[in-house]
Amino acid sequence: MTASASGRPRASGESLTGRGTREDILAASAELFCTKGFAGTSTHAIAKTAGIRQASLYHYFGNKSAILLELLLGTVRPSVEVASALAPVHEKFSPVSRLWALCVSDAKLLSAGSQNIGALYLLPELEDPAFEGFHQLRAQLERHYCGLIRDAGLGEGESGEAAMLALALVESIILRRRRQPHIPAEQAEVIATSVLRMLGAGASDIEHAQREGADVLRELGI
Amino acid sequence: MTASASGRPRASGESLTGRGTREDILAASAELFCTKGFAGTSTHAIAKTAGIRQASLYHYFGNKSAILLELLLGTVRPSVEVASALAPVHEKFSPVSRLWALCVSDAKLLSAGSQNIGALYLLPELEDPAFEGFHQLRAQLERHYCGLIRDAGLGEGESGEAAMLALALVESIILRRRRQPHIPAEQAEVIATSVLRMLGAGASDIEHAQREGADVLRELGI
DNA sequence: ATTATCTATAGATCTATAGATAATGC
DNA sequence: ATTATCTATAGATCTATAGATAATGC
Repeated sequence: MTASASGRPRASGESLTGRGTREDILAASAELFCTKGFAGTSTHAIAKTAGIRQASLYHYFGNKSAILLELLLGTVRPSVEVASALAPVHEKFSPVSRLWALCVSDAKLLSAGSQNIGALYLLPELEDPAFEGFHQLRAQLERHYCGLIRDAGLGEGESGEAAMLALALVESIILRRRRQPHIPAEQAEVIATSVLRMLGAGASDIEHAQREGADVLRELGI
Repeated sequence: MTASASGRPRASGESLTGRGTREDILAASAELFCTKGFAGTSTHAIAKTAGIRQASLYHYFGNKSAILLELLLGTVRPSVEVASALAPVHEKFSPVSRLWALCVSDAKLLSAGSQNIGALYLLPELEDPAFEGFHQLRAQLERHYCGLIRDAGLGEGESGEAAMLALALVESIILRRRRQPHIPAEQAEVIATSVLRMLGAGASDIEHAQREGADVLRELGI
């Protein structure tokens, strides 16, 4: 199921992730794309890091872009899933609390993992139509932020505007991690609280959101 | 002084910027680095956009990195200069007002120009030691933010932390401009105000900073 | 003579394909 | 027979240098 048994053995070593060659390729690409960029990473470099020969990549991916697309989708998808999961619990928790919880969750996703995977969002190559699928998922996430901000009655002007600024604060983790690879865990809560303050929430609303938001996260198992 | 008179003429056309070949190269590189990235832009592509042949680049720059470095320095320098200019006026204006003015100024610098030049800050290649000079200037800018936040008595925790979040909000313009090339001018003030709110400034302080900050900007000729 | 440009090119890539090979599975 | 890997390579780059050339300046 995982590392398949059949086929010619590798010239050097075994699967590095222990979860098969496909995962080795994705892990190697994530590391390299985040640090050297897309155009700056050759298929040869990916293969070397993954422990295979350059041409073997093409057994798993049609081209280099397909690897990046899969990484991108795998990175936003968890965010969108959490955002979607927040809808059904609206009976129990206020919109502000759910917004706070979403920010914490996203900030944690960006802080977690040995790679600064969010750095993929910053690549200039993302303008390419090949990554349209990513932009659609990402737009969905933005709509979730927008809806929560509206329901919470926050964000003075247009709520799409406010959503962009909220996401910008959450994603500030990405650039920060470039200089400071390990972000302390509590930073997620600091940022989520900053988002509410930026959106104009009052002190008591914020305190309430922090307490109730912790319950929301517990409910979602985060 | 500008477009020098002597030397073999170009095979095709005249200087596009009308400010000499060196500026043509910088303008072409800015456009291409911002949209296709550094590694994704060939010296051939730069030359073609600048209206010269590939090898002619090397008459003005030792290598590709030297072009990017010059663009980077030219982009942060104006920010640092404004930040420095804010110090001498401290007698007349409060720190909050000056902070607000600095945010407006930086947001406007990032919104202005036909190229989204701030996108250069996001390139993964900036980790390279060749761009150390840029990081130093950028650190100087951050210290200015930090100092103003401290003097204003804002930002609950450590002020370096708060400065990073403030800059993140200001620079959110960059990613936003990728999707929406023209940012309305009043957005700069919206963001500057969001920064103060995020840092915990009270409603009356914010109103005061907006009024006085406008004077600060006028004083600096922005 | 000096300068800014050009043409030509060496040498190093880089992507993707073709086809061989070394395993397992039936 | 099927599969995952390998080796080899075509064809297209890409960076940087060498040296020629077409202007102006003295």
